[in-house]
Amino acid sequence: MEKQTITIYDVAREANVSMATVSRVVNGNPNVKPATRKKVLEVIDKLDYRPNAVARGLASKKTTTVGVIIPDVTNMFFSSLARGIDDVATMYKYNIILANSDENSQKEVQVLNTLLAKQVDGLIYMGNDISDSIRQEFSRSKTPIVLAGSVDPDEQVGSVNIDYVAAVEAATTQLINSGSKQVALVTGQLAQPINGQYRLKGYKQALQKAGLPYDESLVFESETSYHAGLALFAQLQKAGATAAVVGDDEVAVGILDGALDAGVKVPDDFEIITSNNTKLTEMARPQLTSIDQPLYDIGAVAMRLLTKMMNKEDIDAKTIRLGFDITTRKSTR
Amino acid sequence: MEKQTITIYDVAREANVSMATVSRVVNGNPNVKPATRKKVLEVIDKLDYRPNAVARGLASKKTTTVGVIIPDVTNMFFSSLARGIDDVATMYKYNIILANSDENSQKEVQVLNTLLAKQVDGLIYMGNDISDSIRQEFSRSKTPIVLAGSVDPDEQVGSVNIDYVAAVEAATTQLINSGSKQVALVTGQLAQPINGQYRLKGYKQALQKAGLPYDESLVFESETSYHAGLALFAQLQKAGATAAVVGDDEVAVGILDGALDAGVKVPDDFEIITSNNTKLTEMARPQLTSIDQPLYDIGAVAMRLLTKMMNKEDIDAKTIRLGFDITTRKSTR
DNA sequence: AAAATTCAGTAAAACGCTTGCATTGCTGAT
DNA sequence: ATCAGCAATGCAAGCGTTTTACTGAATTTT
Repeated sequence: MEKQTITIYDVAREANVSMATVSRVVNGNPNVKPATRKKVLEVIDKLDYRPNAVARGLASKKTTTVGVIIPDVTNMFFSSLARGIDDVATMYKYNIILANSDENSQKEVQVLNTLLAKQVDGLIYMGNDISDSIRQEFSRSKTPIVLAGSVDPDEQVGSVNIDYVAAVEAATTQLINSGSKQVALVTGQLAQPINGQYRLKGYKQALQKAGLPYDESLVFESETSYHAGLALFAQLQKAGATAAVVGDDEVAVGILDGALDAGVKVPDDFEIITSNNTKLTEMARPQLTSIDQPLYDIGAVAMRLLTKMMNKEDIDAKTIRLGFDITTRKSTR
Repeated sequence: MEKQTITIYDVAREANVSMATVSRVVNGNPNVKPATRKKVLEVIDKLDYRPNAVARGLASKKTTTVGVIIPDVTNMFFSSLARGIDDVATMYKYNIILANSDENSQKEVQVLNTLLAKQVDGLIYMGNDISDSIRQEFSRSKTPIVLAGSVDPDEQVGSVNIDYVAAVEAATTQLINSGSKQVALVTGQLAQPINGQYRLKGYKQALQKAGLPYDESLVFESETSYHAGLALFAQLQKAGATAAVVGDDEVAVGILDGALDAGVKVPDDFEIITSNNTKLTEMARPQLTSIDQPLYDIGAVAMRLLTKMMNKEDIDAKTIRLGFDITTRKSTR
């Protein structure tokens, strides 16, 4: 009752050829006579032979596996990206090792290392922040890496994202134009480039172009959760905000529900534009107006870029910026 | 400018020991003199040596990797399970290869095979249905498999779930007791055991115990999507339903919004109990009453069970049934 | 018809590690 | 001293592929 795996060697013997020949037909190498190929394929089928990918990986130094570091699969924003990644990966015959990091830089480094130990051919990193420790690991490794839905100010690695500055500026402007003069910005930690350097910048630009003063008390750092948003509405109200540009859909739904629970009418008395256009925006009532990042595409394009890098093809640009829209629904006037 | 990976051999030479000894310290084998261990560790550190997991896998026939087949990461129900799986996997030093199947049995078989080719030590399968083709592959393979959040009527493989019959019965009963006499059941394809054999059974039992007749026109097969739910409400209304037990949260939110959009008051004129208690239930307004399956735990326990199987420990029971609750919110009276 | 070229296939060396078995020192008991 | 017993190490045989030479035969060129 042994494992009794059949190896390439068994196939070779049974087909009266050498293992090299079997290897060739398995790998589609053309240097095999059709008759031989046919015979080998028959034997493979008969023996139900399945090449051992681990041995293959050792010999060829390719695992056809890529590592994916994700803050939390449970967050729609990231899972949408992940879905795009996986689909393209599958298309190119790669598999994905998925690891949750909780945006904890220690976990990230740790996970990154086990991924590299597993000899992944490439890596996709998601997360709002690129801590110094992880950045250091990045530059130390020769494995191709691309960021999905995140920004690398240093452009050390590949990345796919949208123009966050422009997006937030557009959203803010739309709110200002509809008559809301007290527009708040709700985002993640300002220390993270995507929030502090990009979103905040877009927000300020919009204010400036509208000739409005920048008021720090209208900028809110929030955790990425529904409950955080729910609790935040009171503060928003206290600060006199009449509208908000929100960085995360869950938080936005929280704010919306907070408003509703407080008897504030949306969009009549309070307007909201959120940022990720996940399914949540449609599920909420009223439905949420949102910056429309092509989440699935960001993931897909990131993976596609990675395949090119793994293939050592020439890359036009390490950083790919996808377009965005604003999908107007019912949380704005 | 070669890859120039440092191998166990380099470490051995540098530390003046054999590779076997290095291997021992790397693997925490106690048969090493502390002094030697220390020296080896120093060299490892100095050379920045990182064991090649692929080679390790080939030699030891263990990859410390498990395959996870998931219908769609983007669905909260499954991503919640996945999160539980990943967390305990990490805890036990396993990594996860995640593959989306879209519940397409052809894709499932295909994915299963590449996973096995990659020599995963175990497999977790999620999905409502276990097609014959996949079941066949299951029984053919010696790799431990466990189902998470799904039911295997044949108990061929391990599985972790809740008692769906009892859960739906309880939900239906609660609805009946609150005065709703026309309770509908909205679920996935009845051809799938979890829906047809379990949920429907629970539904019928509740009716029967309440002395109500079973009316086929109150049972709805629905796709698993928000939009399907949204569209379904009209039919529900036409069929005269005054309440519904729904099998999926997205669908439930759809029905809820459908009702709201049609000006029907929930819960006054229509009650809803959904099944998965994902975050969505809290985000909806009114918040949804739900069967409370411990999603994260189901995933976690499934993975734990799998570790035991991979470890060839004795298992008390292949099938683990977790408890459930009904969390009452605002979509019921 | 000899030489050059292509084609199919073979043999065997990696790939980087684990592990069973053998070996070497020691230690304490005889 | 001698030796059993044990701890600490080394040796080398795999693990299942890919891949690099290399060989002989068949085909083409000159």
